[in-house]
Amino acid sequence: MTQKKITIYDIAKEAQVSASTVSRVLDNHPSVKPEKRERVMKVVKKYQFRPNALAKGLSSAHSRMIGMLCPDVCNPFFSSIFSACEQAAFAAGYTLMLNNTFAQPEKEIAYMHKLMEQQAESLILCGGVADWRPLPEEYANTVRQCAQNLPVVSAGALPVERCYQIPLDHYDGMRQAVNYLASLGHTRIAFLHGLRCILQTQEKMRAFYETMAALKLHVHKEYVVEVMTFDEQGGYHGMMQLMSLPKPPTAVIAINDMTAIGAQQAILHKGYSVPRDFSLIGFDNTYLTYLVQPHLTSLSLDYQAYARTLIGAAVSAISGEQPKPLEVIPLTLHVKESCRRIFPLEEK
Amino acid sequence: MTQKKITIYDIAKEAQVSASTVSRVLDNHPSVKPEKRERVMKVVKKYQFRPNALAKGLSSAHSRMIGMLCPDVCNPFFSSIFSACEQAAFAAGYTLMLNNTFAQPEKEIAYMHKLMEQQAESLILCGGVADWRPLPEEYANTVRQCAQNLPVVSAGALPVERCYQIPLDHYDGMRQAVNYLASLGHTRIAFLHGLRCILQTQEKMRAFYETMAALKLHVHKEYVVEVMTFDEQGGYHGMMQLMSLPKPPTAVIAINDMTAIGAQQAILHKGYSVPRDFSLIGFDNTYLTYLVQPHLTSLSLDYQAYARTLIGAAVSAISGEQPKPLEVIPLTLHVKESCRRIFPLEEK
DNA sequence: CGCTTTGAGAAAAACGTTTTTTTGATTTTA
DNA sequence: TAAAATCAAAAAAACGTTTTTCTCAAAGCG
Repeated sequence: MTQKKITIYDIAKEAQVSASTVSRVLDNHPSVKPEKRERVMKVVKKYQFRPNALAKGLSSAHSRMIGMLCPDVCNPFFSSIFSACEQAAFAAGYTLMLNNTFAQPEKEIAYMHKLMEQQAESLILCGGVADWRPLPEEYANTVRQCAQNLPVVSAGALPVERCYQIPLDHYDGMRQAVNYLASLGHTRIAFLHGLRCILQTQEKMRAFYETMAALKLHVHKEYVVEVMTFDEQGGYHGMMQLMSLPKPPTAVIAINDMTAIGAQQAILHKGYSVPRDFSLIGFDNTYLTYLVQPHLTSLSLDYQAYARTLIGAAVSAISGEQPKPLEVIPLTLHVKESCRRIFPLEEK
Repeated sequence: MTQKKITIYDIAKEAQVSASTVSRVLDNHPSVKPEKRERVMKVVKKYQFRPNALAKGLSSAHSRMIGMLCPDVCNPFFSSIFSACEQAAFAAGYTLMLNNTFAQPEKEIAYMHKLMEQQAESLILCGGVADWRPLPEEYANTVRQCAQNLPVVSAGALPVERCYQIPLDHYDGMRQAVNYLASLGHTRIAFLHGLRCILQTQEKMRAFYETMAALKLHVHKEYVVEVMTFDEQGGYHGMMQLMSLPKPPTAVIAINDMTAIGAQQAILHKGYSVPRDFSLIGFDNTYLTYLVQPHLTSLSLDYQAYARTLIGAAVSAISGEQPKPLEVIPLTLHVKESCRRIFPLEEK
């Protein structure tokens, strides 16, 4: 199967130069005469020589690899982020190593250790345990240990000290959602939120209450429902709960698209429809919003831009640059078909 | 930021043994006395020492890394495969490196080169260019070059000689789909297929014609529609075309779930409904089938089992074992709510 | 014209492991 | 009881690069 590996020395020998000259040529180092450069390149081409990245990494102390932890790449939110980051990393000359943790602390810890062994030069944490507050002790320790050895970039959450945080503007996203629904005439607005212990939930919740207050709208206690799972199951049950109230809301904001779609299924099962009976808003604007009828209005970040920021932060931190002041990534409202205008007389 | 790296020699020194003994201890090599083993482990624990995987790989000529190429991990079919493979690989002591190629030959080639530089020990090709026939010349050459250096496992397609192929039983899947619809009384069955040049399309097409023939059912030429893109756009337009026929089909089989969902949207837009007016079947049984109403009947493989087979093939090939005879992965019909029984009097 | 600078490139050291070889002590065997 | 065999572990070589150091020749300078 495997033919004899050809090394930089073999190239050097055939080109009648030293190994270091070959190394320099491959690195586009300036101080090598065109004539020799040519001679080397010819041999490199002839054998299709490609330097061993392991040796390169070991010798130069640069693996050119960035690790990424996410709960589940089957979730379109994370796959979009990973996909965008992979491209950004490739463009920057880095490789991105993705690991699915299923939000299990033991897995996250195991993968962090593995990535450190593999000499990852930076670590990007997406969701998962990173979103929790308070953090499991052993997890926090491991992140701390990572942060001591390499720059840790946290996408959204800030698990421990010494991590670069690239926060999403959940607060403003929620503000936009509430204002949009209010502008359509809704006053009875509900929020299907995730687990309270999650950072994102807390920010959105705060924004929900404060924006409602600013609009002089009353928040019914029963309209704020905690959803146990972030998927359509959770949304389904949460919505069922809302619809069983004596006076249900007219609009529902869900913590993410999956939950919103679950809510929509509940609405359909009860014989109601969107947006006729309930207006619906999701978060993340995944392509799922285009798969349901009517298309789901949703808020999201610009995935490409976010990826560039994440990878940019990682790469500049690797090069030892000072961390830039935190820039918060804005969310944009993507208005589609799941919300309708409601008139005062319809109320009650 | 980075504290002084601690090596196997530092451990050896503090434990008063040689570096090779430390190496043996970490490898659970038998021939080292319990007393010394203990002493070494104590120091390893104390410093939380973790051996450098780059050095390990270079020295042992085993990177313990498997590369994987897929067109787009945002596609739930591929994310499911990757996720399952990552777990299987981790369990087998390997790391899985995923690269998105967007089915662009140049990207696939670039990534193959990169993976070879990184000393990947095996390469798994999922979809993308691998599904095409005929293959772009330069692509085929690169795969050939890979196959010369490491075992290449192809998930479905067989791009070139010397690749292990783990084929999916597309033929039987289509057979099941057609038989199921026929058993519900359908005779006017359509097939929204992908590009003709793709292997999968060809197999499904053959199965479609042959099964229809076996059932003595006529295939209307206009019922077999080529869809340009594998997404809901494609399905939408294909279905529109089918509905504009003077005598439209009563059941539609789509090449995958996305396409089927696009078809469903077209059906809804025309004021029809599923399964009342059209029965619908997709392929891959992604979680998308549970997000639409009614839940989409679909055919799929067992992702976990498929992943075990793929990784198993890669790992055993790495260890130099003889390739096992090709086992074809079966597809299972997941009956949900998108097909209904049709009665002879309804016909026409 | 002899001296220091400069620059190209060879040689050697380093990176942190595994693997092979060697060593020396202990046990077995004749 | 001396020679052979076994064993644990130290020492050394190897993995394939980059990086540092060294060498030598040509160029610059007073």
